[in-house]
Amino acid sequence: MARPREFDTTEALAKAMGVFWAKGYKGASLNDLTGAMGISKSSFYDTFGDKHRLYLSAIDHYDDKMLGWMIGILEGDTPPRQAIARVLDTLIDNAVAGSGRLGCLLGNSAIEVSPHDEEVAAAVNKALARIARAFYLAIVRGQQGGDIAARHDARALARYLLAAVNGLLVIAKTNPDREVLTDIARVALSALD
Amino acid sequence: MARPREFDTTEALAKAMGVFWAKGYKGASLNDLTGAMGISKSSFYDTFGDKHRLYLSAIDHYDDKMLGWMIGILEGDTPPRQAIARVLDTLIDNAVAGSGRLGCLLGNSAIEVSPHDEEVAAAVNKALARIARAFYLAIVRGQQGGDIAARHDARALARYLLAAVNGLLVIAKTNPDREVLTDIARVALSALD
DNA sequence: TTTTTACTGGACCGGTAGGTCCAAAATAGC
DNA sequence: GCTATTTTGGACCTACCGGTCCAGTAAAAA
Repeated sequence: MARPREFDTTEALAKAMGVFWAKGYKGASLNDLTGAMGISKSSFYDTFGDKHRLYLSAIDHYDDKMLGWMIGILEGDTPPRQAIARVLDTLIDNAVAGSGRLGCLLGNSAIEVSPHDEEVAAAVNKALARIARAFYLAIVRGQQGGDIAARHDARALARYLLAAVNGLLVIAKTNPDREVLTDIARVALSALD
Repeated sequence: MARPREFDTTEALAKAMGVFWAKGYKGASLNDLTGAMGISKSSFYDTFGDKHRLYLSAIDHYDDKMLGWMIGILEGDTPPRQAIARVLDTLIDNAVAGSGRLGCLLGNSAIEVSPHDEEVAAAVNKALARIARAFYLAIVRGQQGGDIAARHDARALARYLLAAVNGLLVIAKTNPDREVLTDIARVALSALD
């Protein structure tokens, strides 16, 4: 019937997500976005609505695709305590590998956009809650197995880990020093003992 | 000899700092800034250089004036462990009191600006280092007094607290829920036991 | 091959961004 | 009161922002 779309929507969204991740919401111009996505403005507006909707879509995409590795580790066969440690190690590796200083799109959005934008705040909270839940489940398993101390409530511990991860990434953004970050991670993990 | 300046430089800088704090670097327009400062564009450029320099000055001003309460508590007579707890409590109070959702200018800058701007990163790091040092000194005192456990190196503990504070504020920005934040603070403090 | 459909590139829009500049105003010294 | 000096408000500049629109075109169905 009609001419088929010449680009892959999901792929374009992934590119857009990358731009927002690296440059922030305000810092990502329409030119940056369409350039990276490889599409024209009209295709962009037809397909994705506008910049704000694209941002919400990008957060959802991040939730769908980028948190997988993290949740995968937490739900995997590794003992929960080690799994959590490995999550932190991986984050540190990424932060230190110059490529990065990206941090986490959710943390970036929480700081840059959430306070002025309820829709974004809701999307960010939803995704963060998914991480917190993965932490929670891992902690419960760890506490049942004796791997993780039971002196703290599992839910509080999960909330804490979520904050600790974000704190680690804030520091990494302005001072990506491996020694500093491993200090932080080591002490943060001691809350599980 | 000449006409005296009609506004107080420090006061104007404080106003500008407030705008950056609330809106971020990109989010604060020249109109926002000069409006809040109560001066015209020409006075602005004559006195403060340009937007970027003003931002650096605002960070320094934050360092000078806004970190005082925190360092005051940490250096005061309160036992270190309690002093640190009180710092976290105060941050939670501010975050929950609707007025805010401002977070910390340093954390905001670290995420929004530091990765693309070495000068800002340096200014942020300097100010963060001052906080870390205050934590460090309090921890050393606490460990000497038996108030804080010695199982962690004081420097690592200080770095960790700095990250914990920033993590707390990230969560507060997108989800200013007292229960969540107190959970985080309680567990975070347990690293001192 | 023709028709139909809808995707595409790019011109274009008003608004606002950060930044410059100048004429007018205001004050300290004489 | 006069002059010299500096600040002041606001007009003005160019560039780019997010967003709209349309003429041209590519491809599936007939």
